[in-house]
Amino acid sequence: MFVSKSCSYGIRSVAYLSGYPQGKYVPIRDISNDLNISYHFLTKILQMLTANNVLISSRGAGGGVALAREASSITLYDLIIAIDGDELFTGCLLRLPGCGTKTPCPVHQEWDVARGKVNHFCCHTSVTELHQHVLLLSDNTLSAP
Amino acid sequence: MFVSKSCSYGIRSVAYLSGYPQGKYVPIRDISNDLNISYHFLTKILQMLTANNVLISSRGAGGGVALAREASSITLYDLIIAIDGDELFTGCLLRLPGCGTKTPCPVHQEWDVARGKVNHFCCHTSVTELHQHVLLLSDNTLSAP
DNA sequence: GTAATAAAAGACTCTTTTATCTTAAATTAA
DNA sequence: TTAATTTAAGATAAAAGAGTCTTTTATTAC
Ligand code: SF4
Ligand code: SF4
Repeated sequence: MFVSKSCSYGIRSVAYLSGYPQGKYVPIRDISNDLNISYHFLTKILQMLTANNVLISSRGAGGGVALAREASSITLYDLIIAIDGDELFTGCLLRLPGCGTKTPCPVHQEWDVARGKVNHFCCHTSVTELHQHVLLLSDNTLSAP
Repeated sequence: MFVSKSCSYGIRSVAYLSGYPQGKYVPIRDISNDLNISYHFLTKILQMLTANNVLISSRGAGGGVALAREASSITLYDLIIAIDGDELFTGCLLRLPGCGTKTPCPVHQEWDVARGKVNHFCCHTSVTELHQHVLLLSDNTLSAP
C-alpha cells in the first residue's frame, strides 16, 4: 500500500473540489455524500489540508472548504505530504531506521531511482486529471437498486 | 509506506539467513535475538515464508529454518508477495476499488510506469545484497552501555 | 439579537496490525 | 523411553488506523 486510506480520501476530495472554481466554498457534507465517505472522518482529514494551506475553510451558512489555489497547481505530492508525511518519498523499502545517506547499502542507489519515479509521478500529477475518474467511481447511481 | 512491518522483518530475516549455506537450519530464536525482533511474532512471519516455499523448517534439536533455495535467487519480490500480497505491484495509488485496466483514468499509464520501476527493483534485488547491511543496522553492540 | 448553518474539537467505538504468552506437536540425543 | 529442543498453533493484549457520535465555536441570514 502506497498511501493510507485517509490519504486516499483526501486525494479524492480535492479532485472532487477541482470541479468547482478556486475559492468557492463547498460543504464537507456534500463531498462526503457524493464520495461516500464518512462525514466526521472526512472533516478531520480535510482539516489537515487546510492546516497545510491546500484548502481554505469557512464556518457557518454558505461556508465549507475551498481550494486555496488553482487546482492545476495542486499535486498528489502536496496531498500525500500533508496527510501521510514524507515517508513515501524518503523512506526505505526495508523500513530500517537510521538508514539512507550515511552507510547506504549496495542497492540504495537503485532504490532511490525507483522511489524517485514514484516521487516524480506524484509531483507531476495534478488533481484535475483525476476529477472525472473520481466522480465516475464514486457514482453509486450505477449500482442503485 | 511500501511494505508492512511484518514484511520488513521477513526481508531482514532472509537476508540474515543468506549468511548461511542453503539448507542449513538456523533456530528462529537466533534470528530474533540477532535482529531484535520478537521471537513469537517472527515465528508467524517465517511460517508464511515456509508456506510459500521460500524457507524450509525442521522441529526439534538441530532444527530451525533454512533457505529453501539459493539465496541469490530469492528476491524482494518473492518475500513481499508472500507476506504482503501483490498490492504493491498491482494496486492503485488512489486505492480506488474496481479500477485499472477497464476505464483507466488519464494518469493510469504513467502510474503503471512508476509502479513498474518499483516492481523491477524488487524483482532484480536479491537478499544477498542486503546481508551485510541488515547485520550492521541490527548490531546493538554499537549502542551498548 | 435569534436561529440556522457548517467547520472545529473532543470523546468514544470498531477493526487491523503488531506483539506477547501459553500450549501442543515434532524431532533429536542420550 | 525420557528429556531436551524447536517449530506450530492458539489465545490474549497492546497499539495504531479507521470510523462514529456529541459538543463547541464561528459565520450568515433574518
Ligand atoms: S541504504 Fe539500503 S536499506 Fe538503507 S535506506 Fe537505502 S536502500 Fe534502504
Ligand atoms: S486508472 Fe487511475 S485511479 Fe485507476 S488504477 Fe489506474 S491510476 Fe489508479
